[in-house]
Amino acid sequence: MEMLTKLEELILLSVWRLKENAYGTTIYNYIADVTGKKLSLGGIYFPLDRLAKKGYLTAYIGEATPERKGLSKRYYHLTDRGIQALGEIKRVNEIMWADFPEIALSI
Amino acid sequence: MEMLTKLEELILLSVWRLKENAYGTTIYNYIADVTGKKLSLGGIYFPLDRLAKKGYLTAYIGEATPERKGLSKRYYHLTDRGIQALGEIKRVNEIMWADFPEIALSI
DNA sequence: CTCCCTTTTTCTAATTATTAGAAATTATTT
DNA sequence: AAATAATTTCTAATAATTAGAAAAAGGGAG
Repeated sequence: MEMLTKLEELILLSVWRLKENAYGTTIYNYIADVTGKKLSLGGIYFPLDRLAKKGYLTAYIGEATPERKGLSKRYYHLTDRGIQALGEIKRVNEIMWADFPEIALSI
Repeated sequence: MEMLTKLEELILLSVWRLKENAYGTTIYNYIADVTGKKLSLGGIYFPLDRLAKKGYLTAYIGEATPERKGLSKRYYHLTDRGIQALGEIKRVNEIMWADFPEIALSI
């Protein structure tokens, strides 16, 4: 499997964590909150589609809920391949980060 | 601090792990070994310079050793900023990956 | 009913990053 | 001197991200 970009990795992980509530805006917010980095909301959709095309995610259009506004949400869900890709990344991370110390926060 | 690319992250981590022996080729080999992904050796140098320009790494030209061939090695070393950046990434990873299960390897 | 507001996705142009691979550099060996 | 090996450097092609504007659709206010 080819190497995923950092954003793709973060998106996959967000979809996993958000479970049944993973769509563009919630994924964007989750990543922005956890990383504290500014990214562009629009820019989340391109890698999201790419991940779906590559078979890591499936997309389905959300049903109407009473208070809905805007375009229909596109919800995402991890495929087995997506879960497996995350598992591989996790294994690489465990090797790469082994023994890396906790760093004191600079005040 | 802006978000580092996946390659930049892997390079920084490799420099940390390789200690006094971190230069283009060893960094490339380490990343290739751990990730098992094919990347291009030449393609390691551009992000390496970029990380140095951004202040995460310092470079110094290696001294001649008895059996040297080729261009002088450029060794890299993490700056405090580089170590701090890795610490930040580690903290984000710990949040993002919390509770993610071990996946059985597909045979 | 019409207009505005909000939430959401889509699109586009500009910029930045990666890849592949060939070229250059230098020391050693033949 | 030529060949070889270990390195870095360079270049062109491709891919990815960013910034931000535009479009879609439903709800609510008047």
